[in-house]
Amino acid sequence: MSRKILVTSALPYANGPLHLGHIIEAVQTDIWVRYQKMCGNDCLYVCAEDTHGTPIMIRAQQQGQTPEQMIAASAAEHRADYDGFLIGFDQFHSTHSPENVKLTHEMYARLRDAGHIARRSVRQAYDEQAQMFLPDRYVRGSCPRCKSPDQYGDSCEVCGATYTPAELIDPVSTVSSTRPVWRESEHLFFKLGNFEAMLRQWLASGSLQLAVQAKLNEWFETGLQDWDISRDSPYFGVEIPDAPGKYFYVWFDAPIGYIGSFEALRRQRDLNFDEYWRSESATELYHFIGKDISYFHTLFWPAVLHGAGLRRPTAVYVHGFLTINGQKMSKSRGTFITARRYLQHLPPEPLRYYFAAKLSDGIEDIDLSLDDFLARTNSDLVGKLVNIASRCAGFIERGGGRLAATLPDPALYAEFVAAAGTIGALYESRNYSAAIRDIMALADRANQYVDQHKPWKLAKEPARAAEVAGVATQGINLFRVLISMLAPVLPQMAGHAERFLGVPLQRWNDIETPLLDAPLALYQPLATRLDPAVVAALVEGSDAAAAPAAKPAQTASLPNISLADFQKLDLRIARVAAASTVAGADKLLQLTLDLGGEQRNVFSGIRSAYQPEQLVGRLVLMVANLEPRKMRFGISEGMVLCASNPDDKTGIFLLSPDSGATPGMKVT
RNA sequence: GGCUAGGUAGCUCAGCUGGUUAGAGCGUGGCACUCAUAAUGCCGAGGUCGUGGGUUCGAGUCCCACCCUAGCCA
Repeated sequence: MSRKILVTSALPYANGPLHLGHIIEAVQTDIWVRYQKMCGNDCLYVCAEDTHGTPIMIRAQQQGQTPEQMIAASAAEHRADYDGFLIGFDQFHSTHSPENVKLTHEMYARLRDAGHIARRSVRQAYDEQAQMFLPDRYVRGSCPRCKSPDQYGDSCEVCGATYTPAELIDPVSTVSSTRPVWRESEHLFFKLGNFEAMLRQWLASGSLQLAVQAKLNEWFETGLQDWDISRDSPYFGVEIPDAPGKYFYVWFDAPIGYIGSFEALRRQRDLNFDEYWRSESATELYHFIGKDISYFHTLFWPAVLHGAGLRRPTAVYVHGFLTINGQKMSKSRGTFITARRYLQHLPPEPLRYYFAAKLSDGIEDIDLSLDDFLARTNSDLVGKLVNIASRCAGFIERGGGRLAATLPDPALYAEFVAAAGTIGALYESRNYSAAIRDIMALADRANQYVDQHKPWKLAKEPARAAEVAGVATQGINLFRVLISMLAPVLPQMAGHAERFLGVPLQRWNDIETPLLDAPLALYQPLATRLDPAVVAALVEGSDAAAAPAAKPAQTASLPNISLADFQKLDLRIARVAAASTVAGADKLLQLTLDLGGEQRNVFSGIRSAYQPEQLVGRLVLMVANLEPRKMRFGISEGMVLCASNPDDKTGIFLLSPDSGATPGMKVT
């Protein structure tokens, strides 16, 4: 029976770029979701931009833009980065959305009506010049205990003392550099203590990892305190309906963003809200988060949901932090690697694989050791996994391009298929590292199998061609099982393997039937080795240092592509056999291109730069396998390559090969 | 400071409720092979399991203390 599941990753905050710490969480979640989908479960994955709060407001001011502009730009960047890492959200929304405002209002009203909201006055630092109340972090001064200067208003980084901004010696507002005054203001509180019994019971239901449970117990012992959920104007956020001039604290409406994102998806797909969110819902709900925000997700969030008459999470899955070469990510050390920076250097899948190889169901920190990353991905992915397909493909191709009709060693195949059961369970329980270990052990066995049967020796005896085909077919089938099991981790490579194998790899159970007596496409490399110099460049010089040199958006570079991606392009040299203007199209020229035996009709938008007669006879570069496109004037069967600036105003320049090239030559 | 997690071969990590010679991958040394992106296969070297005590017939595995690392303290 298919399960109904809703999954979330933590919402990225709109005041900075994504770094690899965000990515490891998204990858962990995405792998889990892809596995669920492969199993045929009805699994939805939602996320959203977290957009409210003082830091956003202040940063927007500093940048001379509105918060709305800033969060829109940030969301676009975040989405591009997630896309670059192949994160397959069903919905990526925003907490600054009508859905979220409405839900926040509704949930607040329910909590208030049920008696879970209290009001009382709070004394807080106030910046008279900026005319705003100051969060603790925006007041700095000397630590009251150890006297260290320039410490945050909540705790001292030198001696670790915690205190309130009022206790600081010589406090200063970081907004205006003036000395804050102390003002009273009425705040709204969520009475968390009302939910202690419920939370204890929820905790006992096994929804949390042991380490998180232990932490929660600690919090219970300290006592659950009321949670301040309001902030005074000016604040960028959701205004509180019955408290004019006051706004919900960002952490109140942020998790509601999970529901808001779902709500946006619900409208597109006509889903049933109650089925997912009503209090007795049987739908599974999982939140993947980092351990730093477990407090919000294991105490406040279940309590808020419950208090508002909605269901609680089935489980909250907490992971540890990412370190780089054993050290905390740090801008000064150059180990603060943004998602963008990574993608400018390397393809996403090796990192997805490496993260998978290290992730478990625990909350320990995960180290990205760059040397290990390089060795591991090159050896596992290229040396072992892809090698199986690569070494077997040639035998099939030389034997006619078709897989044999039977497997010589069905028992071995059955072992691989049987392993998919335990490996699936490891994905389900987020023990990806164990899953990867098992898969790679199988990859070793597949290579051993080929090695033992030595098809290259058999191939020397024409009479044994059937045996050769058998061994290669066995190898290809073992590879198919492996890449299918890795599809949640390596969706792109799985896609390429689908083309090679000629069958989809979308369902976990499809591998139960071996692939026999079927045509195999020409093998093309599924992965290439990483260059040590490129990997090392990830940390040489921080992003901060690189930023000033960055060019304007005009030449913003795209994420790296793999060699395999590039090789999908069929670039050819072509001779312009004929060229003419197109009636009714003042930008187009119609070209007849000679590919050395084959002629293609291509429409090209270069009329502003070239006269037809200039072109006849010259050589150009063309994309020969571009999907034919039907235009008003006919069908365009390719594209010629030109250089230009984005606006075309500085000219369009056709590319041509050095002399000696002839029509039909492949460009690589 | 309090709490939590972790400290196992050069590197990254497994080691379930304590039980014979502590495991894997990578790297490294040797051999073989040449189908495969110098890929693959076989053999080997490498560890006083953070330190010091203790419990036990027997402890990476339990207890205590200490050292180191990371995180949390709303």
